[in-house]
Formats: sequence, structure tokens, C-alpha cells
Amino acid sequence: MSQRPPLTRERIIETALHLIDGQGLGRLTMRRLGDSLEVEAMAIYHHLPHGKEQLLEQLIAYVAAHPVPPGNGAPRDRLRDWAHGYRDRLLEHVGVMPLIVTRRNPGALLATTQSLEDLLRTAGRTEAQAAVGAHTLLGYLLGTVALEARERAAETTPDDLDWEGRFRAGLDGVLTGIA
Amino acid sequence: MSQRPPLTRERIIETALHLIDGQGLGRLTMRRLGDSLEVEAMAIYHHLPHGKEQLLEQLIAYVAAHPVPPGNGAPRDRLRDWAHGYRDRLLEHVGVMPLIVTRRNPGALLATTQSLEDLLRTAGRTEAQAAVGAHTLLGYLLGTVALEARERAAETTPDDLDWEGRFRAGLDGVLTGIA
DNA sequence: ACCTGAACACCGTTCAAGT
DNA sequence: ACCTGAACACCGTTCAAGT
Repeated sequence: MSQRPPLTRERIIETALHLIDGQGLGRLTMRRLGDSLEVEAMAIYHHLPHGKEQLLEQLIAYVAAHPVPPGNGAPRDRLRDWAHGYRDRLLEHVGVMPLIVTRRNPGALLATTQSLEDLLRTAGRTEAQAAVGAHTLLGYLLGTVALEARERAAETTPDDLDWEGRFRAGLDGVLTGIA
Repeated sequence: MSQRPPLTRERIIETALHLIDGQGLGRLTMRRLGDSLEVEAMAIYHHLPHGKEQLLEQLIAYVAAHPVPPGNGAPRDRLRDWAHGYRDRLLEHVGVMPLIVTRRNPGALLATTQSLEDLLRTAGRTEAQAAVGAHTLLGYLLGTVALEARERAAETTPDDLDWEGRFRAGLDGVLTGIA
């Protein structure tokens, strides 16, 4: 008999993410997650006492936390690099997008937002300008990635569309407006 | 006995929307919707044969369809007016946002997207520029409204924040980038 | 401490039956 | 044509019990 690895919170999150990436958010159930972990569904509650709610919060935190890394390049270049990296990460885990965009989870996006505001302030913006800029950039990013995911899934648009080019072009417009 | 109005598709949609606005998307169930309509849940299937899936599609179509109205002002002003109107509409039915942002529903946003592209082409942009511009603007709008709804619900930020001002400021940045 | 089994209150949906 | 009642296969979760 193959010994299965011990059940840990980390393994639960990773397995859940794997399940979502493979089958979609709608098919993530406690019972199915239990099956994937080779355990009864109820065992999960021992590691996540607040059940599915807590599981989803953990998934959001895992995928959405993506602050701007430290660096000393031009602000505009740093923001552009960060944005492309974040887009890649979100597209890797498209199934979690609905949670990130709509669930209230103050913590998850807070670190990201604040790192954006810090960068903008360092670049000479006022507090208020930095707040608006961070909100604008993050809103553009989440919104366009959500649209891209939607349209890719619908497959009503030609598949050879240069999504990254479109993203970069729109991003340049946004960056011009804020940074 | 109060005669109840006949069950129609329209009345189902409106009641569902009322239920979502009041109690949230999570509490929209066929059984509860039936209760609100003073009818057994199964009666709904007679008007919406594809069940809940079809109901959600109808809700998206109802709320998300919001093309730019005809007019002959400056393109930038028309886009700004449209954006503020759309934001108001989405905030009125915040509970439907998760569906609009994440469900694949080609039709619902198509009319809106095309009206944006038309306006931008009329304003002298190339086909490609118009496509990117429409995508950027719609992405910004959906993303920031989703963020706003999230943060308002979380109530972790002070409530006197000038959300509309922030939206307008970010919008100006985006419009500068595309129009 | 960690996991299981049975049970409870919910879902969406099908299908035969009523009017 | 329009609606109901009973039933089915699923949910998330609680709780006592096992080791």
C-alpha cells in the first residue's frame, strides 16, 4: 500500500488549486477534495475548522498576493514588469479569478495595493494620487484579465488574438495616466 | 385571496434580481425564488427550461447590456458619460457583478463592446486601436467597480471615501491613453 | 490528535400526475 | 398550457465515535 503523505493545510490548498485548474471552481466540493486527498471530506475540517469558507479565503490569499518586488529601475518599468507578472499568475489560475474579483477579502489585495501606492509615492505622487493610481492600475489589470479569461473560454473570438499585446497597449495608456 | 400576477419570464427575472439585491447572490435558490413568486420552484422550469443556468444568463443580459447611446458630442465626453452611467447601473445591482465579470456570456458584453469600438473608430482610431481601447476602458470599468464593491462591503476603509471622484480621476487617465 | 460514519438540512433537477 | 408532489443525486456541515 502506498503511504499517503500526511494531511496538512498546505497540501489541502495545493490540491484544491489543482482541482480548480483542472475542472473549474464549480467542481470544487469538500467531498471531491477529500477524494483527491484520499481522505474522507470531514477530515479537512480538522485542518480548516471554518470549512469551505476558510478554504476559499486561503485560495485567494495564495493566488492574489503579488506585491511589487523591491528594485530601483524607473517606476514605469517596474510597474509594467509587475503587471505582466501578475497577469501571468492570474491566467495560470483562472478558475480562482471569480473569487479574487468578487469576494470581500481585505487582506489578500491589501499588500499588493499598498506596494503599488508606496512605489507611486516614491515616484513623487501625492498620497491621494498614489491611491487613485494604485486603484486604477489594479482595476484595469483585474478587469482586463477577467475579460480575457471570459473571451478565451467562450472561444467566439479567433484564438490567434495577441492578448499580451493588447494588454501591454492598454497598460501603456493606463500608466501614462497615472505614473 | 389576493390573485397573484401570472408567472412570466420577466417577472421571474425581476424577482430574482430583487432577491439578489436584497440578500446576495448566494441566497438565490430556485426554491427561495419560487417562494418569492408564490409558486413551487418547479413551476419556474416551465418558463426557463434550462433552469438556473438560463436564469443567470438572463440576469447578466439584463444588467450588463449598456451600449453607448447615439449622440454627437466630443467622443471623450460621450465615453465619460457612458462610463458613469454604467458604473451607477452596476452598483445598483452589485450582487450580479460576479456573474458579469466571470461567466462566459458572449452576447451580453458584445453589444456594449461593439458600441465602444464604433465610437472610437468614428473618432479616427484604427480598427486595432479601437479594439484595444474598448477592451481597456471596459476592463478598467469592470475591474474598478468590482474593487469598489469589494471594499465597500468589507467596510475596512472609511465610508466617506469619494469613490466617484476616484473613478473619474482614474477614468481620465484611461481616456487620455485611448481616446 | 487525527480521522471516520452516520445523519441533517439543504441544493438543482426529473418526471409523472393533476387541472 | 401551466403548475404540483414526490423522488433522486448531490451539497456543506455537525457530532459522536473510533484509533
